[in-house]
Amino acid sequence: MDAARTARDLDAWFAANARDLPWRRDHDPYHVLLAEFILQQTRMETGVRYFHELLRRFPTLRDLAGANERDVLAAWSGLGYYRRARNLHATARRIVRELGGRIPSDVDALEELPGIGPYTAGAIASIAFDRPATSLDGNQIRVLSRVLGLGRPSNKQGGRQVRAFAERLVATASPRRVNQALMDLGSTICLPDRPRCRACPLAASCRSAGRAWPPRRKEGPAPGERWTAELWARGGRVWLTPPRGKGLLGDLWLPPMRPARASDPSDGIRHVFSHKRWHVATLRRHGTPTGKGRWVSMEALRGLPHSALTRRLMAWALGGAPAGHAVWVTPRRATVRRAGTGTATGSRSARSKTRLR
DNA sequence: TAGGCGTGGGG
DNA sequence: TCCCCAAGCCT
Repeated sequence: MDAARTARDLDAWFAANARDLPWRRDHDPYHVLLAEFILQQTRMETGVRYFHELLRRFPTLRDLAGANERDVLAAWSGLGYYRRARNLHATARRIVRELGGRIPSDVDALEELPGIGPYTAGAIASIAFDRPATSLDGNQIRVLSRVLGLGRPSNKQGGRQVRAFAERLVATASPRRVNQALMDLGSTICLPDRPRCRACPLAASCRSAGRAWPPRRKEGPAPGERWTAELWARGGRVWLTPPRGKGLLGDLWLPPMRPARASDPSDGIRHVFSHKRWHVATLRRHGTPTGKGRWVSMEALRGLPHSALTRRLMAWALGGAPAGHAVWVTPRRATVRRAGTGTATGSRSARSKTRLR
């Protein structure tokens, strides 16, 4: 495959089709770093909203480093994968304390920082500093695997070939433009299931042009768990308990939760994570709650680290189900699939992860 | 290395 | 409704 030609085609396409994204206007290293943390496993539309909000609250790297972790988590609330927020904060502190406040332009130095892996290091080095580093995310891996005619990127041979070709590309043309062009191409043209090959600038040389990959093997649903949320509401406020410190949503404020008992009500909400699904029965409580906690209004919630689940449960407690979210109602004796049962046909990790090695 | 770790949108 | 995600990282 001709890397020079591919890079040239990508460059020309990008010049006319690049998406207008905030951190692309100045390539400020802090803006790029912030965006890359946010965009790990996150949709662009959602990411852009949080990018503006986090930048508003923490205008500079030093502001972020000087903030309380709790305030960073509060600003991150609703975005998910909350460890990213702690890693972002820890990385900002390390850069300010140990590196004089200067974000490294070197991939190896970047990868030393918490929350920065091979992809993010390469993305920062190339986009912020135009250094010749690869940034192989799911999009790039898919695009290059197709260009090279390798099929679904699962085998090690394909991984090495993709990496080698990506390295030739960033050595040939502006790494900043090549990497972002590949990302944009992957998210707008070279789509996972229905590639729009007629609109693709690489179609003439692509070894998979016009051909779709075989359908993915399906998997069963994520294992379900039943929980019960105990909801005290008083004067527009709901009783929340502080972060437990570990496990799923462990960094966040939630209403008191416990494993469901058979006698609990069957109405509630369904909250789906990437690896499990919770059925949360909503139990309205009266009287005075015991244990650690606070009465929190929707307004005050913004200052506390919390999950989308917290918002949904509070909305339920304060006035019924929020619009747009289905309330599930099951028969008294309904059963929920437990982990390890059901119709799973493959490993969960094999479904959506495209990794190289 | 496989599994843990969120969320809201789209087919 | 249900399934699939979407610019990964860490252990």
